[in-house]
Amino acid sequence: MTRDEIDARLREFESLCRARGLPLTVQRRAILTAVLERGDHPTADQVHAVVKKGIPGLSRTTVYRVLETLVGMGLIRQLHHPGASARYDGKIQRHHHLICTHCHAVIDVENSALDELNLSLTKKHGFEIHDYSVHFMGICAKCRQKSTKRQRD
Amino acid sequence: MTRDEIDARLREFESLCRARGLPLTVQRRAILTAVLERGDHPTADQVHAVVKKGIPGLSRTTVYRVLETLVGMGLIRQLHHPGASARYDGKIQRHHHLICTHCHAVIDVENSALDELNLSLTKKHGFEIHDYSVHFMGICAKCRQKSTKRQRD
DNA sequence: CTCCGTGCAAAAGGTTTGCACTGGT
DNA sequence: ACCAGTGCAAACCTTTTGCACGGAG
Repeated sequence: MTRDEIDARLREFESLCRARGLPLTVQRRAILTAVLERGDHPTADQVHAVVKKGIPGLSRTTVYRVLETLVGMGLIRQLHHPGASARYDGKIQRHHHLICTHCHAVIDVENSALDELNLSLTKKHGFEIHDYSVHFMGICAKCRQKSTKRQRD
Repeated sequence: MTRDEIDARLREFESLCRARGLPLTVQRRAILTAVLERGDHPTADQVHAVVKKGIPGLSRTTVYRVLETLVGMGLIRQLHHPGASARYDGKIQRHHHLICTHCHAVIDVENSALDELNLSLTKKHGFEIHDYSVHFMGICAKCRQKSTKRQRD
């Protein structure tokens, strides 16, 4: 994510705060910036570790609370898959994920062919669909190398 | 899932156990049966509650361990979405999920149009894809009714 | 000045682990 | 008989909550 995109998102965040009368704290701005700056999908704890460098007193609690707030504002997304703790994703436009079932890495996939699935087909359930994403489960390149070396049983 | 299908899966389970020299315990059979019998996606705790009726001494620990074993054998799947605990899915053929962001319900979607996504498009990542599924996020019918009544703010 | 946000500590789940015992093969 | 599975209790890790203080609007 470029500096400009991050700045744009920060401004969006500021106006959202003002619109809702929410205080614009250092912590909130730093935590949002941290998530946006990372191309990967950090856990709350990873965010905490990064932001703590700039704000030494920062507590884990605050990170959890701010991340929740940001998710509520629609500025970031929360992900969760088996065997790992929750992760946060600053990319909010439609995209998809490769999920390594070995190391739990999450890799973004952008593919316009996957972005136009026919949603009407699922309407019969009375479900109101806000968004969707495709999860690809498998083994990432790194783990593949390791396992061929080791000759997994 | 019909009785016959469940029986077939149980037999598959038995031969897998024999092939690997794993003991075929009452608990394992009961836990697998319980997951297969439910059309929904029970949590470990829900499985425990159900199976405990037949095996009063059953411990939660065993449920967790057996579910993990069954996932490892490829007989069931584990799911995990934000805000909820892990859930288990006896349906292993390709299918998709509607996930209610309000009540965390998970509803199966079977739709052949979604079952033939072009996987080659993601190969550039060096990722070995074993399977995929589409996650639709939104609000289920029940929660929609509730929120219109309540006029959510 | 008034609230909401923050930090700390403690609680609350959900899940995993160590150990002795039981049960399947 | 042997080895893996089970049950219990305690540990663990992530996430949430209660409360007093401090900073943003």
